[in-house]
Amino acid sequence: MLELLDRQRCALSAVEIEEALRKGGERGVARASVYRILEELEELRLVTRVDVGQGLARFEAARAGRHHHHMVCDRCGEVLPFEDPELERSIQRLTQRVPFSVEEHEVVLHGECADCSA
Amino acid sequence: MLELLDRQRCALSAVEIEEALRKGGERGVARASVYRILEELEELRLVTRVDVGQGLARFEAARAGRHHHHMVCDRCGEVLPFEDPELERSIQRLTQRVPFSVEEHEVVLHGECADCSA
DNA sequence: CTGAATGCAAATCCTTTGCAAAAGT
DNA sequence: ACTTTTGCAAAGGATTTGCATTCAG
Repeated sequence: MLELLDRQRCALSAVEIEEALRKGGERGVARASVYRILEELEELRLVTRVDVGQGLARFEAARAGRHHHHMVCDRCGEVLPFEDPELERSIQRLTQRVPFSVEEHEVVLHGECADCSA
Repeated sequence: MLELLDRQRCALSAVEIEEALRKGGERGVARASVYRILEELEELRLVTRVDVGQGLARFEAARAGRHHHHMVCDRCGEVLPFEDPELERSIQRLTQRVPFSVEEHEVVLHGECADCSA
């Protein structure tokens, strides 16, 4: 499963993971197991859960350095990753100014992808 | 309902809205109606839906100028708003650089609130 | 009287859980 | 044989939908 997630360009939902495993591997995996394994991997900090507001959770491998955020097309549902150092710096400064111990942050852009707005 | 949301310091969930209406007003409102009305208000751009990753949607009045984001305490579930002009500028610049027509953006900080991390 | 708004209950969708069967050691 | 992992089905929680009823004009 880690291999699968590592190969992805962007976060997958539980269902997408299940389907990918069913196709790829010789042996399928039940939905419940997918969730159970994801839960463990999350605790081990090997997988990150991202919620871009589609009413379902998505998961991606927690790659050490690289850190990205997501753009969601509210028309077709596509989710695309992007990076932005300046944004990261702003957030970094922000987290020190705030009265919380911030452990994670997530930025989601909503709008229309190139295809849909064409 | 708009009045109710306008009075809030931060986004409410559908259930919270239902409860507030049941208490405050003389006449309660069914859950289904809450969702139906919220949907309309959202289309009219009077209400904004925010998803901070708790598995439920939250809603807030779309106040013209003021625009804020959210900090979620993953321990107690509290959601608090914050503003940051620098962050907004970064996002503004970012949205022009990206191959999408961005209509909304949302920043969520996850961590522990002052009470919980104490 | 007619069309829109509302409540209620049933249906959906995602996720979690209980438990017995299957695998691993 | 004993522990752990898995699948399946049922349970849960949020949201949506169908439909009969109530409201308003």
